[in-house]
Amino acid sequence: MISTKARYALRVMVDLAENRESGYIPLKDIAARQEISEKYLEIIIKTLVRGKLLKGLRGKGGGYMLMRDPSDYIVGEIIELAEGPLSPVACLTPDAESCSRSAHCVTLPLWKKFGALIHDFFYDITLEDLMKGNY
Amino acid sequence: MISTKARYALRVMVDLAENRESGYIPLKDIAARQEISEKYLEIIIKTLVRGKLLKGLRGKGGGYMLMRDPSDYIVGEIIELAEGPLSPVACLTPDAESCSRSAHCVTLPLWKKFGALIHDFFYDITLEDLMKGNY
DNA sequence: TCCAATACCTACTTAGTCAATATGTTGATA
DNA sequence: TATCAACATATTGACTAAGTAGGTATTGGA
Repeated sequence: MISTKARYALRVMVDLAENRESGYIPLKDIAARQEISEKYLEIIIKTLVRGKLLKGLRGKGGGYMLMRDPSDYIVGEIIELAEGPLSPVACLTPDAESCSRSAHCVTLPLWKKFGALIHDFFYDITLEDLMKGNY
Repeated sequence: MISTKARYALRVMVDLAENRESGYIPLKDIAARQEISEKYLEIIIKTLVRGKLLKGLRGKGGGYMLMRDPSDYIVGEIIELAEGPLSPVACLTPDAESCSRSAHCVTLPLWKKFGALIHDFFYDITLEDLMKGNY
């Protein structure tokens, strides 16, 4: 299940894309528009800044701004940055410990196909697509 | 993320399907073959019995048995019984409280499409398909 | 030069869930 | 009547999601 972190992150990115003509946007404004607690939003935005998706500027007149064109952000990349890998099961996370049953596990191929489906879905949509509903 | 409950449930169903010529299969046997704790497996199997996917027989010579042909079980049905609705986000669970933003939420259509994708994937595969890798 | 706006930082809380265990009770069979 | 096995209820420990609290550093403007 996609958590609030990823969902809010996506909404923040769309919000900044929509207001990208207005220069730096303070967190307070985003929080108000998106009806998200400022303090919680700080946590989410922090990871977006550290992941180089956003640029932050301190002080008066500061705020946040996209670093690229909306068409250059992949939705899957935003989600995974905000809440970790999109793996559908624990056995398929990047740091999963190897399972002795994997060689003959009847269900593993199912999870692999499902994982591929999820990945392909989110990695084929850009932030611009999301804004315009092109998907 | 699909939890152990659903993953184990699927493995149990496949196990019973593969051994369906042997009459009632004791939980202990399934647990041993699948390397799952007996006590934990009890919890999972209990929901499968209550959901009428399995039939349990008590006493000596007892155990569990499928109630239908493997081709009559839908994988999605098993997963949802074991661990709840397959909704990708909280806003789309059956008992979600209505959200005031839903009418103009930019991301909601994305989650809806994703939810449909997940549903279609798992509801198009039967237990028999899973056993034979037909998917 | 100081104030207010703003990002940035560390820690904490609270409720809930996941995975599993413990300890029984009921029912069937030989 | 002993044994096997399902069925039932309660509890645990670790972890995470979601959110809060309080403080520090940086910037622009009056």
